[in-house]
Amino acid sequence: MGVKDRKLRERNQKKELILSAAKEIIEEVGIENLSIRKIANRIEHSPAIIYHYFQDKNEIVDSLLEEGYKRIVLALESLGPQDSTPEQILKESLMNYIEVALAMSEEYKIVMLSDSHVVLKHTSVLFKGASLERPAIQMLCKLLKNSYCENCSDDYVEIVAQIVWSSMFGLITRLILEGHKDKQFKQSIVEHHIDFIINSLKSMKNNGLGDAFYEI
Amino acid sequence: MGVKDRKLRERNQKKELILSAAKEIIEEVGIENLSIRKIANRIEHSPAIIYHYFQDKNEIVDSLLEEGYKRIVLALESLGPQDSTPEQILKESLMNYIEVALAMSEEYKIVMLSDSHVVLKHTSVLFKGASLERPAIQMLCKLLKNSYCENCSDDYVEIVAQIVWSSMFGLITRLILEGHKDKQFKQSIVEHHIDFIINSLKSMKNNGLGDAFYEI
DNA sequence: TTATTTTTTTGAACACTGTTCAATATAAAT
DNA sequence: ATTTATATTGAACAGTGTTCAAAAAAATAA
Repeated sequence: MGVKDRKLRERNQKKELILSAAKEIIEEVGIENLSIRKIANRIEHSPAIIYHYFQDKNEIVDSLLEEGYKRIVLALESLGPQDSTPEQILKESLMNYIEVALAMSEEYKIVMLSDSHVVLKHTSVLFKGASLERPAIQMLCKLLKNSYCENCSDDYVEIVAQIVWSSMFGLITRLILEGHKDKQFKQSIVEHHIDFIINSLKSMKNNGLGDAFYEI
Repeated sequence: MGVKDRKLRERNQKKELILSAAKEIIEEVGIENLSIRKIANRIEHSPAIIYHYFQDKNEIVDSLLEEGYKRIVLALESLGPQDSTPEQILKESLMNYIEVALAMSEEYKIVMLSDSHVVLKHTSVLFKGASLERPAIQMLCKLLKNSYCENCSDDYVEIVAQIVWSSMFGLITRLILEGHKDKQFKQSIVEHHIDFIINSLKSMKNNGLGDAFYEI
């Protein structure tokens, strides 16, 4: 029965067609102006057909946000080869994370500020075990273990990674929401922020914290 | 001509009536389901009349968000009398800030994540001079000057305040967006986050940083 | 008080929105 | 060729923000 396979393939192709049309429209007029009729118009079908492939508009948006999340993760993983100390690598990775996030600010904003359950399945980071499921947290944990958290328990490293990530998320979100354009200003504030974070990590290590007083 | 005064008063009263109707509707069905017709229905007028008092729906929403911002500021200023060291006062204030923000999470989310120009006139914090215009930053600067930033320049204290605030904003935003309910979990993560921040402040002071290398 | 002007209010319409559903066209299976 | 299953549509429903000419109400002038 190769027919069913083909049917399924065609169905998925049409779903992709709808999604890519939606993506184009979003790029042109923003996600707040995406509409079923605009999608239908672009793929030269009646609006009703879309409900044959998706349950509702939300499912389309959630699909695109999931795609967007994957693109963000991919972009964030694109870090050139580093041949310096683990501490420097950590700092450069943090800088890189913020830079990449700001370079795709619209997408980052929409995806990372979404409170859709579907999207949060990928974007939530404040839970025990996040270091196993979230690439960003996982990467951060690795970098921390190589630098300032060598003697910390895995549980504690995860907490520190979550703190560092949330802190950077706050900065990134403010920079995007407030619409800052001045590159020099951004550069300066980002550097200070990261220095502030690393400062804490450094003193943590020096004072031999890390394990001990961690209790959920 | 007391008539014109009365007219103006009545006009403002009707504006208030519209706004409070809108506020009620938002509390009942959420801001995403607020509509002009629902407002009109509640005040027992035709939808069109609303455009005699407001330019468009956006102006109404922005008005409410401005009100909301004022309520947030007010709530955040409600900090009981403290009779401990400046360091402890700072820490308790940070804890209090997060606690209050989480207690009014829906409002905090809507207001602080808004990218409306009107709202950002009140909520933006990442600009030079924020310590003079933003209550939260101002308060933070004062607390920092009394504790870990005694010998820092005003410019640098402002930067540190912005960093601390952004960092907490990130944590609060994640906690709200991810919809965490478990109070113990929240408590634990909040404490770790604040300890992380204070750790940096402490080492900053010990290492005699603060002035010198600040350059915009 | 009457007439005129100004302000307030409305009904109806326009151009959208998401969504549903019976009817139809197309393709597959018998 | 006929039945079954799938794909597609037109039309409608109920809602959205917004505009505008017309009507009602109130204030001012004669």
